[in-house]
Amino acid sequence: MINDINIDNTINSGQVFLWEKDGNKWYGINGNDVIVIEKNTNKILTFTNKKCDFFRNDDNIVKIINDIKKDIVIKYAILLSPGLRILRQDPFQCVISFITSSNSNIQKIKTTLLRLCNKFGEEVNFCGKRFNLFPSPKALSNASMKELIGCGLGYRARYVRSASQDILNGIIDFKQLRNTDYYTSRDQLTKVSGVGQKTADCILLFSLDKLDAFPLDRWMVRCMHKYYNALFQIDEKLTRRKYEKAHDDIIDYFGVYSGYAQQFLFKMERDIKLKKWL
DNA sequence: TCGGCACCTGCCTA
DNA sequence: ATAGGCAGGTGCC
Repeated sequence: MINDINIDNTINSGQVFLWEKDGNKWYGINGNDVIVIEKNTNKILTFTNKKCDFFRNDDNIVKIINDIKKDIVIKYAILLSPGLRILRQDPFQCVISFITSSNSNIQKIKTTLLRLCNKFGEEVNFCGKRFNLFPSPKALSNASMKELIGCGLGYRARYVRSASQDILNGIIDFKQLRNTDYYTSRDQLTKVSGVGQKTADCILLFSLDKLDAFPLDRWMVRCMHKYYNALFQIDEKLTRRKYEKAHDDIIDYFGVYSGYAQQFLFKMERDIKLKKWL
C-alpha cells in the first residue's frame, strides 16, 4: 500500500539514534517511553501504554508526497525509500541528540547517547528486555561536567548541560514552540547554546511539527549542489544569512512540506554512498 | 555581517 | 593492524 509506513526506511534515515532491531522487531527509546514495533504488521507497544503518535499517523502522506514531488530527482528519492516518514520525537531527547550530533557521525552519536541513558536514565524492563529511558532535563542539569564528558560528549558537554537547564527553567518551552510558526520557534531555539541553524531545523522538523524546516547539513548542501545547482545557489560555507536565504528559496520550491523532501533526499544520498545507519 | 579557526573523541579507511 | 583523517556544526574572535 502506498500509505504504509516502512519501519526500516524510517528508522534508518538519520532522525533517531536510540533504536535497535532484534528479529522482526524494532526497539526504541523516546523520552520516558520505550516503543516496540513489529515489522510488516506495524503493531506498536509502548512502555507507558500511552497512545503513540511517534509515527505521525495524522499526516496525510498521499497529499504530502503529491505536494513535494516537483521534479525527477525528488521523485526518484521517494521511489527509493517507500514508506519513509518524518517522526514526532520527544523534544528534549531530540534537542540533546542533535546537539550531540554536531561535527560527529551516527555511530558515535549513538554510543554517546546510550552512555547518557545508562548513566542518567531510569532503568526499566519491558517485553523481556532491559532499557534505560532518556534522562530528564533535571538529571542532565545536575550532571557534572566530568560525568558528561565521560559519556563521550567532548566539547559539547557544556552545551548539553546548558540546554538542559534552559528547558528545566522554562526558558525554552516546547509547548509554546510547538504552537508557534517555524520562524519564531527557530529564533527561540538558536538562542540555546550549542544549537545553531541546522540543529534547530532538526529539532523543529523531528519533534515540533514544523514540516517546513529543512535541515541543511553538509550532506544536503552537497546534494543541492549536485542536483539543484540551477535552481538554488547554495555556498559550500553557509553563513547565518545564507542559510536563511537558502531555506526560504527551498520552501518556495518544495512547499510547506519541504521537510519531507529533505528526508527523502538525505536518505538517498547516504544510501548511494553506502553509509551505515543504525 | 563575514570569514577563519579551534574543537572532544571514536569511527572508519587507507 | 594501526595511525591519522574526518564526521549530519557551532561559537568566538
